[in-house]
Amino acid sequence: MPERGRPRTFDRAAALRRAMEVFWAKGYEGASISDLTAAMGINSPSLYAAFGSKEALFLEATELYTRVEGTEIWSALEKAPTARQAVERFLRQTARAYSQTGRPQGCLIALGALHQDSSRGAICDDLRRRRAENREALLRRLERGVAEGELPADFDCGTAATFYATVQHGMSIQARDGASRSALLATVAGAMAAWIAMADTGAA
Amino acid sequence: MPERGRPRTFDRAAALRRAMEVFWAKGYEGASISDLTAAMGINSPSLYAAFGSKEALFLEATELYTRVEGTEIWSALEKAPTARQAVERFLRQTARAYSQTGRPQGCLIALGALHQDSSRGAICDDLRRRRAENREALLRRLERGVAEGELPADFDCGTAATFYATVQHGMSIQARDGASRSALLATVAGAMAAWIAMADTGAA
DNA sequence: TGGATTATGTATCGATCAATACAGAAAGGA
DNA sequence: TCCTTTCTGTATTGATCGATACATAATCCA
Repeated sequence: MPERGRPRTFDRAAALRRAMEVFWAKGYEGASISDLTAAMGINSPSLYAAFGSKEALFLEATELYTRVEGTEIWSALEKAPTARQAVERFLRQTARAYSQTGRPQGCLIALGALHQDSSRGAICDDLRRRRAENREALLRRLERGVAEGELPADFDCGTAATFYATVQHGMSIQARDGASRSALLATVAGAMAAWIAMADTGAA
Repeated sequence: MPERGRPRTFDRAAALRRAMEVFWAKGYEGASISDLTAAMGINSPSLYAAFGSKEALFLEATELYTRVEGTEIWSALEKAPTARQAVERFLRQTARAYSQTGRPQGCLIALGALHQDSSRGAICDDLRRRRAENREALLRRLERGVAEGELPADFDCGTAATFYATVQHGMSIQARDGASRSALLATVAGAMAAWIAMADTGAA
């Protein structure tokens, strides 16, 4: 089925990537249609024809972010041989990703829309769901560590998953404040210091 | 010097408190003048006459927040007899404050304006400065712990201060996601598990 | 070559944004 | 009582918000 009508003159995927960067830097509310169209190199009717609405564009942008940026961070979780290494590599990848030069600092999922009442509810709900999924991924990896005997049976996977997910969220704000990579790695060191104590006693 | 002219018919301090709550719930960008005047029970000319501008109102609101809500959290730092208890109480107070019913969840200083480019720069700078001051307060308390012999001389106070400040920031996002008090306390437990390891080895 | 379909650029929509002009009201000082 | 000063409420400012109407251009199918 070849496309009918006048063909699009811009690269939809490239435009979406630009939009993602704008949302990433400015948040959902802070990114105006003018900001977006300027970065995407198109006029607003083209934006609406291709993406539907600002809200739909944001949802596509977060999906792209999760697929591209998220994978770099979260793939470490599955690949590492032990739960401990998985968590440490996940946090170190976070430190690296959040302090890349030439990109917005911190995480689009964590910082994109934190104020429910003002943004459209669907945006906040989508980000909240993605954050919850991240905690779930941590939880599953920790439970695997228990199942494989790496961690004691009474290890509190839920507490640890909540803790490490929260540390990662804090690192987004830390990165937004201009923290260097070494400062982010200091946070990682602190968070990993908790590992031994939690693993020894079954969550402190 | 008695006041001249028609006296103000509303309580400036009470109106500021209402404005603080609106900014706290919606952030700087998300709080419109209409939102603010509705909550404050005044019309916009009264707002501008009393506070100057939205930006100036926000700065006064953050000052009030720091003085009232902040003191509840940070006073624990000075009062506790040991650095360890100081940090733990500080985090537990944070968990309590961030999950109070009937108030916005999380911290105004942490969540009020995270996107530099869109908000006015002065707002972000003010919040960033306050966040930096919080880390400084933690750092001073930890250094006191070293000076008093509670902590080893090679304890990395800077790393620990960064770590605990970052955990607190993460707890703001966690609270915004609807985390219960016990979930926040789980994060505190995780963070305090790091204490022993850091104190033993000189920061992991 | 025409008709159908889709994209593009200009120009603009009503709503809302932060911020004020203005006239009348309420106080003190003369 | 009159003048000055300050606050209040109504109404409105220009700018910008997200989203479209409309005419034209470019492609496919017949």
